[in-house]
Amino acid sequence: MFRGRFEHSIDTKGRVSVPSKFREILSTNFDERLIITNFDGCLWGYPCAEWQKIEERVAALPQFKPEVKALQRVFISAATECPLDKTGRILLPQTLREYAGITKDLVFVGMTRRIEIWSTESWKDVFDKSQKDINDMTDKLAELGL
Amino acid sequence: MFRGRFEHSIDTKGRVSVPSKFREILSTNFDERLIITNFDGCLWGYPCAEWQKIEERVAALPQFKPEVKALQRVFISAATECPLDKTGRILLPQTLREYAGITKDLVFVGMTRRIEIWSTESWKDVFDKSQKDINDMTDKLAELGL
DNA sequence: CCCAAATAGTGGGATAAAGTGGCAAATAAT
DNA sequence: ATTATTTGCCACTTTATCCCACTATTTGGG
Repeated sequence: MFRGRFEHSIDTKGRVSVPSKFREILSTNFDERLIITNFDGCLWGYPCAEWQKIEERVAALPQFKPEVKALQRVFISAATECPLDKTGRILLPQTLREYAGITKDLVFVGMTRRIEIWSTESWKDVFDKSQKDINDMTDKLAELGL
Repeated sequence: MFRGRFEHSIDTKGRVSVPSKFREILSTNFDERLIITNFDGCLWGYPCAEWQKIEERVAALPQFKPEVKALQRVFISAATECPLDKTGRILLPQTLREYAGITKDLVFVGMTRRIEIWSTESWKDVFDKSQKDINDMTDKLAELGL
């Protein structure tokens, strides 16, 4: 599954290499496509097959509930299929780049069943904040059995 | 299980020998791979099989909970598979070295089911601090049954 | 107790792979 | 038909991986 953090940079056309470790996982377990969407100030990427499951689960929810509509408008609607080219790169659409504040340097973050893509600056902030959060939330984590 | 402390040093390429005592444990009980991640200003190393259990437990938690995301982003995402080469060395990825402030000298610390890797400087500080903490927290330790 | 052999840890060089930037062809738009 | 944008391809640079050599410490035997 997706592990590790990798700092890459996009070129002037908005293309970026997917880390080879991630590509390997895609080619052996899935196909050469990533679904990219936006959330939490960064981009979330899924193998195509995994994304379809999520999409279906959300589609099965009551369509008039505010929280369902909100999730669909933010999380589901942005999903973009990004095929890998021969050199292992994907093209990040401009809207997604803007959302995540990605101009040059970015970080690929392995999140087991999915990946996150952050601008390097945002990543630093989130990382520091998350680290503090974990130390503040040891009780909650203990409740989850950790 | 993992016991003892060992001072080693990394070379210019970021490679470091795993203490032979640790290697022995890996080869008899597990395989020749370590999963290295980051926490508390140092690196945490697990046998591959042990790590997978942790990873799966966290992956099974609700992915939109803030405390789960924080844990994933800091602790889970950094996990890197580091296979041992023929001479018993691992390559520490640059991101992890930077996190732990490791430039040359480091300490392998046996933590029974896992290992820790500290830069020698940080280790000194943490060791002293931990010694104080133990004395300040005797009540809490008693609560835990010690 | 000393010497030889084996093992552990460190360093360097050659080869391979990954990531990045730029060019050119192809497609789409005006 | 010309311009602009996208897509695929190639080449360069950096990083990782493999292989071999050297030193220091440990282990075992005489």
